[in-house]
Amino acid sequence: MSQDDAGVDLGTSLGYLLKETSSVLRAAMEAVLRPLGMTVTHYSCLELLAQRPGLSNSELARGTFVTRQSMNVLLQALERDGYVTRPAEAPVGKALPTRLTPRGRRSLAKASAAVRSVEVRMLSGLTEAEQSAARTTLRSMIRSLREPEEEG
Amino acid sequence: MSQDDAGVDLGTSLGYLLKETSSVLRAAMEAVLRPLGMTVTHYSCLELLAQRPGLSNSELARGTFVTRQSMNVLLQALERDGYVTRPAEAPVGKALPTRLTPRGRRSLAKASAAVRSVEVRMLSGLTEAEQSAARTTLRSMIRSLREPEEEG
DNA sequence: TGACTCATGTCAGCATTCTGACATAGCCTT
DNA sequence: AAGGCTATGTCAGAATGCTGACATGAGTCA
Repeated sequence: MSQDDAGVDLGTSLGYLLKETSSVLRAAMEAVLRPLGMTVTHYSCLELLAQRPGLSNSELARGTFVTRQSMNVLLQALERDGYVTRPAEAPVGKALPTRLTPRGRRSLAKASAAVRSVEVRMLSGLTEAEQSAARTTLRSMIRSLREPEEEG
Repeated sequence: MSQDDAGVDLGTSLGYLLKETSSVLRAAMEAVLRPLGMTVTHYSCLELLAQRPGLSNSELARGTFVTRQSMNVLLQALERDGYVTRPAEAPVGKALPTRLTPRGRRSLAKASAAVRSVEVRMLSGLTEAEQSAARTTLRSMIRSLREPEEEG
């Protein structure tokens, strides 16, 4: 009675469904990472560094969707515990390239396998075509949300 | 070199893409709700109450993906500011049915229109069929993640 | 009837993240 | 060469959400 007026029907809203999926996925990841003593942001940071070594604090923050201040706190802890290393001085500019240590790599290996199992479970009922379509759809949503009015 | 070993390729991972989409959507919602003096959880609570009046604290918490403790804090603020009302005593059990006040309804109307515009923008590049397929896919993911092993 | 289990509301303390602010390094324009 | 602009790293304080804990009410089962 109000969906066409001003309300947002939560039962069919893709935004709501997106939030729900993200919430359930996060809970599932936390469940498998907890036994390894790792949080989701913790893991995301290591995974990002494995694939793109030398990322700076700010770049890691953008890649894990937190502020650079939060990432800074995390990186200091990871460095203190020997999972990553950063040079004392920046080779260029102010950005400090971060790299995994052997210990960080070992820790990531276990976490990555656990997270992969969660993703496999999440996709278990979907065909390759459906997964590919989902990727295209999500990328379209991101693109539309990032552009205020026009689209190029 | 490691995607098939233990790594999760963030460039194609649906989980990562899901998190990114959710993050961008949340930022867009915050941007339009901030001028109205409302947070996303604040809005979600009111929207939920508009569609399903009489929800309890715990039910609202589940519907907005926060703990019942967090929702309790929010509800106390909303009640104090006159957006919702709760009976002093529970009609049955301990659950207190919450309802929007006229003021809450007015406040929601503006917020709902703003959020709807964000969702419209998000879906602007998608056909109805693509949106429907996305809903089906997301629901499948949620279902798979919630069931430990079997699926019925 | 009484014990057990479960869900709820609520309080207190803790953890994590964010906002605000500042100094510095590189780039671009003049 | 100098000024302005942007990005970065970092510190401090505030806000938000979560975990732990407790008491209460309802349903279940012996």
